Amino acid sequence: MQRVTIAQVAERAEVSTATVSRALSGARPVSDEIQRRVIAAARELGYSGNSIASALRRSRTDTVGMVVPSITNPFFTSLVESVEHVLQAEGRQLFLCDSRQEPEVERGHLRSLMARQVDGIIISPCHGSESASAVQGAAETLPLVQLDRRVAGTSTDWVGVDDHEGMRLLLEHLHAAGARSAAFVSSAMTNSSTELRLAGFKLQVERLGMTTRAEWILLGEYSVAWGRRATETLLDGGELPDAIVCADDLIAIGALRTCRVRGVTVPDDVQITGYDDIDFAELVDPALTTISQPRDRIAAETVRLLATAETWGGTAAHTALAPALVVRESTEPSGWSPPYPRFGDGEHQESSSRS
Amino acid sequence: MQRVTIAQVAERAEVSTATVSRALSGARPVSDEIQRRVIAAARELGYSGNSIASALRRSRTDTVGMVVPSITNPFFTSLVESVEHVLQAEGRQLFLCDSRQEPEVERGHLRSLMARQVDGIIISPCHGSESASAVQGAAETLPLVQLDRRVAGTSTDWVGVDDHEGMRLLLEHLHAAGARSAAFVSSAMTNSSTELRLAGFKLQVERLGMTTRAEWILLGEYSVAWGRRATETLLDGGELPDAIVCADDLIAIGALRTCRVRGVTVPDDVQITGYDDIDFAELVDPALTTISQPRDRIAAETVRLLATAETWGGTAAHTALAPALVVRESTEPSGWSPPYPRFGDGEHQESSSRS
DNA sequence: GTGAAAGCGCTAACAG
DNA sequence: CTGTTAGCGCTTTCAC
Repeated sequence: MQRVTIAQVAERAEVSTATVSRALSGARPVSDEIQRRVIAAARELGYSGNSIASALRRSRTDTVGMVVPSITNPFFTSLVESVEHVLQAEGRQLFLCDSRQEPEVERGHLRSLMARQVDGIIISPCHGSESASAVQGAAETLPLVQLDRRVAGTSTDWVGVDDHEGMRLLLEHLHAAGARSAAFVSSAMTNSSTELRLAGFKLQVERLGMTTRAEWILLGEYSVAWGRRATETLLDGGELPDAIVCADDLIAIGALRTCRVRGVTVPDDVQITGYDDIDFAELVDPALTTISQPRDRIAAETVRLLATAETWGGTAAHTALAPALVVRESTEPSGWSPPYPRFGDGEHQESSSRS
Repeated sequence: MQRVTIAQVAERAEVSTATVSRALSGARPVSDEIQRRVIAAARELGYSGNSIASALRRSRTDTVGMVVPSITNPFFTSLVESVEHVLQAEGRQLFLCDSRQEPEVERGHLRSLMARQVDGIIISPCHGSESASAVQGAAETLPLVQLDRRVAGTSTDWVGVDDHEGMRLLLEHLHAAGARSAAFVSSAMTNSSTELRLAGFKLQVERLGMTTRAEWILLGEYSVAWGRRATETLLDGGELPDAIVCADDLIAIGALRTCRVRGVTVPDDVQITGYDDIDFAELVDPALTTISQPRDRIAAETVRLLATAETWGGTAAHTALAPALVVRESTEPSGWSPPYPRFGDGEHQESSSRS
């Protein structure tokens, strides 16, 4: 098994270990002749390197750790995919961890990533407050950027989407499509996305002169199952709102499902919107109107920020990218036609400050 | 930012570094008094360990690498989730890599995992033949088990589902539901799942006296988009089969979508089946009849095999678990009633041999 | 039960 | 350009 070391290659090529290291890593120029001998010796012996030893010596792993709340949530997997793609282009690897929505598990992952000497950490914290100390602690030791969600009151970098803007797009669209009352189904208020989306919802409802009710604000979790249950509650509750605004696509898909089972027609009886624009959003029936996040852009920005933090450190940046409205079949009741053009372009850099 | 080492802890606790190591890892007993001092010193200094150094010394990382063809395929993410769960119970970590269906990327990941000295590798190879050499090479150096898919002609451990049995369940069900002809939509024949499922399909079609045609066997990729396109081809091709058997749920969901767009009723005009039973299978309309794979069981078996390989080495085992039929709305045309009970229990250990 | 010392495999000085 | 030397931070004999 895994035996052959640089020393054996050196012996076979009749050079020093240092030369082998240089020839193989290309850190410094080596004569053609020796280069050839080393390469040959390495392949003959099946040398494959030991990045553990290399990492110890260089105190660099070329690896970044990423922690997401749930690996089965399509939104996060596509984010992971984008991040990994960007990283791969720079020859770095991603160490992926799933916190399964549990702050304790998340804390463990963070600890382990630090012990593994990753060069930086990208995290979407699972909890708005309980994740705070671990995230803050990690950020004090190495470059860390929060993605999508963020914990309250930390001074680390963050990249995500402008949730207020997202809610504005959604509610203006619904309002224009005739909705005058709306319910909001989300996860329990344990993270920033949830809080910002709810705040945005309330603000826009008020601004547009729409109505909502306390019983129409349902907080559970980001899952299809919760979307189903919440919608059942809504349907059982008597009067139905004109629209059900869901805090993510999974919830919205559950809502759609319940409506179909109960014989409620979408969008004619009730309009439904999602958030994230996961792949399945356009595959359900009716296809889901939702907010699209610029995932590749978010990923690129995140990695860039990580690199910045490596050299600069200390100065935190919050980057909010503009979301886009994607109109499909779950809104705009039949007979309706758009009164004015769509929104959803541009971008704004939120701030760049140190606390 | 500067990492605190065991030496600093030792100094502060006024003991040797060896003692600190022992106290912290619990490798050997240490007096209560010293134990306390070390723990205190460690936490006061914010010591967090360096598993790189530890790994180098112990030549053990307590990490296993996992390579999947696509992290956005829900089937694989749920498999990953199961595996990670099992591993976590033993205090080991998972290093996840996405080969993006590219043998070259896969090869790179394998190399990198070996260089990282992972204790073992779990892989679902992306290609039936092109993945072979890299997989074989890795397997010669460290414990490796293939999951779900496997490359042709290797002698490594494998855990998956009995695809022949899966096809038998599916086709007997369709036959009993009145289907006498069937099409098969799958990915291009570049991996074992595909091959086995296609072989199983043909065998059962023949055994049950059903018909198929060369133009009804459509090979593309495991994706919703391909399912859509293939089904369009089918619909444009004149006579329609009684059933469309899809090699995975994504393809089936695409097929469903095309049928709806084209006004073809499922299951009355054509029955459709999937494979894998991903979460979304029951959320589409009509809900998908499919084959369920015992994911937790597969994961547990895989990890067990990995541990076995660590100590034994050399003897390969192929473990095929029994799949189960899940009947939903996309089969059994209206007015139909089940003539006999369902199948899908039990399990069989395929073999245990060395090549 | 504890300490001293010898490396794990590699790379970064520092000569030559 | 190439070799020699000195560790990276930790675990583990081997003594006491």
